[in-house]
Amino acid sequence: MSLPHALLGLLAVEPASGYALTKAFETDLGRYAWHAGHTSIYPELGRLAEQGLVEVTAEGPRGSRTYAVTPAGRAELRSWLLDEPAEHSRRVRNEHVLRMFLLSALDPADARVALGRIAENTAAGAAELRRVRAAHADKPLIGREGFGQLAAEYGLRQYEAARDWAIWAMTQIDDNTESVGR
Amino acid sequence: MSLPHALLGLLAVEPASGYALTKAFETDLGRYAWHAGHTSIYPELGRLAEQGLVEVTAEGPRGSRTYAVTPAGRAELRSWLLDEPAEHSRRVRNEHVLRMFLLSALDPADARVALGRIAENTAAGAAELRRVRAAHADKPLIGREGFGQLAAEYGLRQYEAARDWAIWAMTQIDDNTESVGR
DNA sequence: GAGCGCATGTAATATGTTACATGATTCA
DNA sequence: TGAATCATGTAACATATTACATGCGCTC
Repeated sequence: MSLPHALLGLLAVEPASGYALTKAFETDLGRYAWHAGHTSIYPELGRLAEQGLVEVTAEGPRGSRTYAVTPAGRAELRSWLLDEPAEHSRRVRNEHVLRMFLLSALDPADARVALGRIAENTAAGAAELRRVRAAHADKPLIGREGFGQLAAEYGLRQYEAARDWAIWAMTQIDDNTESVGR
Repeated sequence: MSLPHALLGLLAVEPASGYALTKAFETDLGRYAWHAGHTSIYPELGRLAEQGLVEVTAEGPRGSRTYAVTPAGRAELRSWLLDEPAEHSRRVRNEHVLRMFLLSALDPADARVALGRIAENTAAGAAELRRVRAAHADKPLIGREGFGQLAAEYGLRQYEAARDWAIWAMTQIDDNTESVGR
């Protein structure tokens, strides 16, 4: 369960309301790393506050509450990021990768079509992240301003690798079916 | 919810019991693409059978049931793999990527340590997949024998890209803190 | 015949998702 | 003043995890 750490991380960069955090999960963070809706976020903030990892530092209009990390919360975040990932973190759930695994269940012609689509989609994703990177090119990499920049570069490289792979896989299938056909 | 498709994909390659499917999720598939335990798998097989997407083709010792995909199941799998991914499939949950996002919440020295660890781990992962690839080098890429080979190559490339990124990110942080320090 | 692994299941709990609901504030 | 967005919440449902439970079959 990484939602509490995601919240601590966001709040460590800048205090925010549950609503603002919800918005953050709708952009890059939720798209590439971790998704959550407001119905998960609000109760989790309550639990973090109970544990003393965050606290309400301000109350604004419309009943909004601004949360900030406490020193204990910052320590928890730090040790989570610096400790070795636990065994259970290996329990991945990634629909895109699953599709790549299951490609072997298709016949070669269908697999080729699916790979072509993957190549298109990953190329489009890479292009989008190149725009994100360009828009933040002048900001520092660490801290408030740079939040997510390292991750954007990471995503870009992953997309590029995925696209290269898809093209490679298509040629592999072509070579394979050709030699079988002979 | 991709579990039904994961099961259809595995059964499309080869009929199997729930127990055997559970084992499959404990190896590469569960490690890189999608994880599930037997308490999810058995009920899901029941639902798929109700829907006519799989059927029991044999019953063996100890009450074991061998499931196989029906033509309807194969059609469902095919269209899932060939259709555009749905909007909700973007709802990723990947703890590793989350860590990379949250790196910006650390101070530069800590971020460097975390990146060094990521570089180590991804290098180890790449090495492991190179062994997997070598062990299957002589098998075809599509169908029963090749199951997961394309995915293994994909994983290898992702690991390599992640490692390159981590090393790049460390140099970026070094350059950055150096220039600030001046 | 003892122990291990096969093979399936139930039940309790935790977590996540969807739909529904409410009211405040801002801005045009 | 009407619409959009802010801001939080509840409830029902679906899904996933953990712990518990049972019995068969194979091998030594």
